[in-house]
Amino acid sequence: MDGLPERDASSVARSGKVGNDRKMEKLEDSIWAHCSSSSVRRASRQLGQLYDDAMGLTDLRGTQFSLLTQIGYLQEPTQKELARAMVMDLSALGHTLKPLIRDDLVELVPDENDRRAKRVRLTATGSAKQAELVANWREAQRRFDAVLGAERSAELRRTLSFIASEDFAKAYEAAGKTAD
Amino acid sequence: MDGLPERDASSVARSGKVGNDRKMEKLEDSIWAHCSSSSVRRASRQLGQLYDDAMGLTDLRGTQFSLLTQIGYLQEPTQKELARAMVMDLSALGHTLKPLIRDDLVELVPDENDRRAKRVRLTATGSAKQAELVANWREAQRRFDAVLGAERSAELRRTLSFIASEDFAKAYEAAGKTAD
DNA sequence: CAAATATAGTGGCATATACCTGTAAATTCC
DNA sequence: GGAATTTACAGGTATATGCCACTATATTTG
Repeated sequence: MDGLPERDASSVARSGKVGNDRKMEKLEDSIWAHCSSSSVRRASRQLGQLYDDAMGLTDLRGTQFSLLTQIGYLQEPTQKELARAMVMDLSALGHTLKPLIRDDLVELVPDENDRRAKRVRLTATGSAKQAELVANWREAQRRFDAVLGAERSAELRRTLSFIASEDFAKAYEAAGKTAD
Repeated sequence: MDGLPERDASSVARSGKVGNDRKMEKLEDSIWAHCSSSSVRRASRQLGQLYDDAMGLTDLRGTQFSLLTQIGYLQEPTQKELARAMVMDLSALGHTLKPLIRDDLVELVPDENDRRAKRVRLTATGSAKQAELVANWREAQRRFDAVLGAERSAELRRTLSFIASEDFAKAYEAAGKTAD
């Protein structure tokens, strides 16, 4: 589950160990050059750091800002709905909401029709904080588009959106059954 | 830092709250449809779950498998080199290696020339475990390519590879200075 | 050569994430 | 209508990740 990041070439050459294991090198070329999951994860780590830095976040993480935004957009979603939108495990979402609730940015309110469910709402403080950071995000995103280019950026988003969709998950699961 | 995942449309429609805040909806359309960082993160969460499931991992996480693979490929990298290849914070890497070291899949050995540095090595157990899971990964990746298509899959990897690169990070930082 | 600066790693702290278990509530089935 | 099944959430556990502070070591500077 690993590719051949270009930056590794210098490390390999520097360590002078290339000749030691030709078999491993060959496997890497044919197998690991193609692992999409770890590719996406590496990009995610990179962007997470760059965006946080560019947005100048001090008391919030980029992921928390993303959560606040989605909550505002979905207009008091249930935790289940929110987790689904964030492509997150429900339990993980619950944990992740804790500091936001603690800091009075978010509050949970009972659903009117289903006693099992709780709805997630931005507090006034939460709304203000979210609005405050919009310009920061704009700047971070501007840089991304500047480097990657508008067209490539849009194409990437389309592909990622599809990957994050339930349709993709369904098709992926189905692809497993077909090969059985 | 959030886009408009297609799956949200049904939630919005169902909640019957679309009309309540036209201003927010408009902002979302023009701003949040474009956030690349959270797009990548959502895809990462999705693939993380799908790959782990498809690989049938029980005692290892996909991320750990990825680490083992990279260690094997880099041939006793220093922790610093490994962190760089994984696009991870060095401290985070140290933490993440802990369970692998604890379970005798990985060991740290002093560098011969620099007393500050430690090299990361696969143990025999670690190598065996890594080799054991190659077929599982192959299956997981096959499904991905089947759903997304080989061409689109390759294009995505190229883009993600660039994003995860140091060149991208440099250009991103430079884009911030230009606008100042 | 010694001081200043940079680097590699360690541990702490806090958020991020997912699987698991259990409970209460809602829905489905007979 | 009652039993069986499914659903939403809470809490626990463990890995994942990044910033921070600090120490030891290496490199650079004057």
